[in-house]
Amino acid sequence: MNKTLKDVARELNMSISTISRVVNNKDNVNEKTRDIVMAYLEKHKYTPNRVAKSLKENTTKTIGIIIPDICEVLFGQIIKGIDQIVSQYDYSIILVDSHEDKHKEERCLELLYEQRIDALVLATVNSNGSKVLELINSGLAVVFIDNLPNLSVPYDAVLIDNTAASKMAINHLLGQGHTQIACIVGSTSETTGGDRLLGYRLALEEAGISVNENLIRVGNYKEDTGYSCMEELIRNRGGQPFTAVYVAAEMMTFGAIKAIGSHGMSIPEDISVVGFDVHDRAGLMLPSITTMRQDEQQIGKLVGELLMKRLSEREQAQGSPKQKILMMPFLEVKSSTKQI
Amino acid sequence: MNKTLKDVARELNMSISTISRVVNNKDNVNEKTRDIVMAYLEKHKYTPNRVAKSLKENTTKTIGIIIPDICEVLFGQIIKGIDQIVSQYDYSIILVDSHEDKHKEERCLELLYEQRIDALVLATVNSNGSKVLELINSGLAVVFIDNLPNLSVPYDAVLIDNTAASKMAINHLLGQGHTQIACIVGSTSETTGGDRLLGYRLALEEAGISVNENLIRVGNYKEDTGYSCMEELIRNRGGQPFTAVYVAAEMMTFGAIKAIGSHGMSIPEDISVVGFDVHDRAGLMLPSITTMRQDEQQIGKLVGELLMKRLSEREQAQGSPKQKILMMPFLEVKSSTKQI
DNA sequence: TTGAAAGCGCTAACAC
DNA sequence: GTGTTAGCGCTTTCAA
Repeated sequence: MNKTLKDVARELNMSISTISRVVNNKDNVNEKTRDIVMAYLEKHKYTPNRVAKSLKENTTKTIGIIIPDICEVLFGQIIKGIDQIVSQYDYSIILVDSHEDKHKEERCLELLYEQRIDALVLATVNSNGSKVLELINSGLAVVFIDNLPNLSVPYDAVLIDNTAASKMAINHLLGQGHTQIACIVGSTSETTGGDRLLGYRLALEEAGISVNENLIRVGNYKEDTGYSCMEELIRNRGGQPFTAVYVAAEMMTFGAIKAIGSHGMSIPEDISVVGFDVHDRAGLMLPSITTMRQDEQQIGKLVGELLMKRLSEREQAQGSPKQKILMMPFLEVKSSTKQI
Repeated sequence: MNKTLKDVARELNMSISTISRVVNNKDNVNEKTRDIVMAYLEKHKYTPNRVAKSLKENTTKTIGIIIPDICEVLFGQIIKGIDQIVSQYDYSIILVDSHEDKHKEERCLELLYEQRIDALVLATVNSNGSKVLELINSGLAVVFIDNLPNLSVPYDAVLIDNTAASKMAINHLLGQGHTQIACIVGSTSETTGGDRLLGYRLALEEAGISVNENLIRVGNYKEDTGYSCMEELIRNRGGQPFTAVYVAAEMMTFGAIKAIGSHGMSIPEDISVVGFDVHDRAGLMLPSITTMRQDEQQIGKLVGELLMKRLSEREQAQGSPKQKILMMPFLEVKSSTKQI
């Protein structure tokens, strides 16, 4: 069992405050006393109790992070970036995986609030959640990532410009001579779906090409819907021809590619493919996939810095205005797209 | 700001204990009283303060997890498995990424202990750490995963049988007629390196083939050492010929494959390759890689269950004996190995 | 069925 | 420089 300040004080015949002063490196302590206490603390391996300190100081030095799936490399990298910043300030990360489930997300929000986290990073799967609004209103520092909620109050967020991302992807295909371009996106009620679809439309319109609604399919970010959406597109190809497809999420990209292969077509000869967030860790994918990417570690770092800023502003009556940081995504040109 | 029991008690003209009883669903409360209090709690969105409760009860309902790299799918899956179990019991996970750094691991151990975590899951990169021994001795429930430490006391662990894994891999190659088999492993001071190397040796010896030390290379789990080890093997191939290589870690497998390709050789025609923990999420790798695998989610679940068991045993003077759970890994045969 | 009070381990204002 | 004390929000024993 660990010793407490009280124990040490009693055993050393000093007062609790003296011990506390030494532990916290305050300067108003006699050198002799400090040495004696220090020696004792080392010898008996005293470790301060952060829980008691948290209760007293009303701050836990913890940051909650809720993400839909910890196995996605995207989120792993973002967390790594956040950790790099906040661990310098001795903040710890309480991580929760919502399994893409709105209800679990809601319960986790509750649980994290009970734990009195100092700040929250949320990749929400519940764009219309009310719980998170309560938390923001109660003064908790919240930063959204990846996907934006529908909220009536201003909030902080760090993410890529999804509309711009789609424009870049489509412009690449247009530049290669493609004009009939199909599109598969995730749920359009989430900004990661809606904004990416919007960018697709805008890019075509700006090029003077009218959008063919029959070439648009909506999935749910998972691989199997990428597969089924692609199959539908292929089946209708007689009436609704296309030479390229833009798949706006990693796992759906994989599904679409499999569908193309299983229908005996090849990439990019028969269909050019632009993916999203595709990570080819081994560099062994064949064909290698042209894809939109984001700098996840950088996003994580910006989130970490924003959090630290918000937490340092806490004493002030009014913090600086909320900000939405939009990062530019980038296009990785590989061999899954070709000039037509 | 959140209300406290005291606030509620005052505003309702009751005692703190009564409110506490209602909050905690104790039964010795008058129905009328309960209704009044409940209504008030709901209306004012009272949320209990877990920090105060933790201090009082000397248990935080948190589990610390330290892993070397959160971006490895292996660890992501294990965490997911742990979370699935412990979240049912309202435990939260405090996650730390040690970046494969012994010193960061040590500091995190300290920090987690200050936070008074109830239990710890550790994929250590510091087989001879003394800090963790202190923690075990102080009564903290610790479960090791992936890699085992050198400790003089019994401890809990869940991991695969690394020696058996290597035997399975080598036996597969032997069965295909290979007799000259090279081997690349991670640091042999860690069990994930040492035991895998041991299995390699044993499998060959059991087959009556003497081990050629020149065909063994030791890397550090990272991709670049996989590459450089493979290059050395290829360079010496004139004097030390081999027809197959066993690479006992995922990222090193990728590195080795790249080295083989950049030397103008092909898999499996020139060299057969068996990897370890290779995850081909897209199913697009070419060649597809024959690899040893482990059931990560299952490991995570067993860890979670073991933790819950240890925590429930805490009141007892003497818990049940420590256990090392060895899971069987399995071989995934793909197209990177062929009959000779 | 309800209330009063002690105490978990710590910080900090105040007194000496 | 050092000690005393109140109190952070909660649980729980004991008394009423």
